[in-house]
Amino acid sequence: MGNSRKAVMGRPRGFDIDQALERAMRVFWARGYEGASLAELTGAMGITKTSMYAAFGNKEQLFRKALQRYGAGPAAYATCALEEPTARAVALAFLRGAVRTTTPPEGPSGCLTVQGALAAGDESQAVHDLLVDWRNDAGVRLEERFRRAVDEGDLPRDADPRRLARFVMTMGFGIAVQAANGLGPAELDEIVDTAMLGWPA
Amino acid sequence: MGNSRKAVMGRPRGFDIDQALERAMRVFWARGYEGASLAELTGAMGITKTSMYAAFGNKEQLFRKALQRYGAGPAAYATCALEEPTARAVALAFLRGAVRTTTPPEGPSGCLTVQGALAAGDESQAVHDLLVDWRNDAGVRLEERFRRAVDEGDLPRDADPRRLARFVMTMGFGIAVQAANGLGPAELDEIVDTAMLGWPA
DNA sequence: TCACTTAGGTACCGAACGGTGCAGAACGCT
DNA sequence: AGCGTTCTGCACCGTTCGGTACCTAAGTGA
Repeated sequence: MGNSRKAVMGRPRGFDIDQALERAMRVFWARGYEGASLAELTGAMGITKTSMYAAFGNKEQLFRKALQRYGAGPAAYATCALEEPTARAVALAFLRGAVRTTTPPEGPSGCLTVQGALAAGDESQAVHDLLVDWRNDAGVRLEERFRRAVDEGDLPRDADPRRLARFVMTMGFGIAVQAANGLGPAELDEIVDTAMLGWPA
Repeated sequence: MGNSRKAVMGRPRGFDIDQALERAMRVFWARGYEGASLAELTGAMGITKTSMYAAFGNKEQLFRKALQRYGAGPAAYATCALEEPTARAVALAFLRGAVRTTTPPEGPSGCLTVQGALAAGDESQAVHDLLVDWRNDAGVRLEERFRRAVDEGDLPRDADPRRLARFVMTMGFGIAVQAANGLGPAELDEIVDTAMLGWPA
């Protein structure tokens, strides 16, 4: 023991683990957690089930990794938007980002965190709960940003940060469903404009 | 032939078909189409698989009947709202109805038509498409109602009925997701109030 | 009573599900 | 070369999936 050698031992992995995860993410995105079978996942990843289990553990952990990648990639807009200078700009950037991500020129429509496991059987309860937390966290971060905006005088003093955050999140979820329904980015951007009409001065 | 006798022949059905359908609807509502297994469905319906197949055909047709019942029952608000006198009242009634239906005091949270099959495997493509049509139809009916409102001078002449209808539908979908996320009717009603702030005079 | 019709229960079907055991293949190290 | 280690491919595990064959139960009509 005590040997901290990091040299790679044994047979090297025969596939690009990052690319495989990216492809798995897209399958989960399109099919949801339960709708994505191991056969389809590994087929898209270009590896066998054995390799997948060796590299990721099991289906649920593969999903968790894919969700992590989704948050850092396609859904990064949710975090980036928080850096906008005003609350209005934050909300607008958040919703425009949601539109862009849910209607990619190629790839699945909608939002992984919404269609992943809105409703599911017993066995995927853990994944369902994970996604509930994920969505709620996004709302909390938005709420904190709006609270700061009130403190900074950027939002009127009587504005309710939690309420505004929930409103924006609701629009975001609705956009995800509309995107899955077939609406394109232009139509969704119009909806965003309509939603912003009532934004506090 | 020609015998139009309606007398019931053979062994009478041993269960209330209406009640069984109601219970199946609730299981689909909570679990989604794929997440609801025949075992859970028939268990909740209080009948065996054989009886279910004899009475409803198969799982997909059971879902179609359940969806029909959902539209006539819990989701009747979507049609009733159209009868309100003004466009604003229609939108408000629609969204309040969505809040009430997606947060029942007992029974599953969320909306059957949203969590039914947002994302799914190949085999339930037909159900997925059915729900896409269902949701789009609701939007079209709302759009027609708002178009009438413009004609009647109830909405400003430069208002875009389609855009408004899509906005309201988006809010409705978002509310369904928020309800599934655990938000209660009071919080959702606040969100509705916020959404209505930008409604055209 | 007896044929006819329909519903219910059991036991089963083939397929697909997520997940593994195992033998060999491919590497670094000595 | 030989060893330890890790990855891969095949075959297979038990379970659950939606769906059905078949026999019996329970009614009507004659």
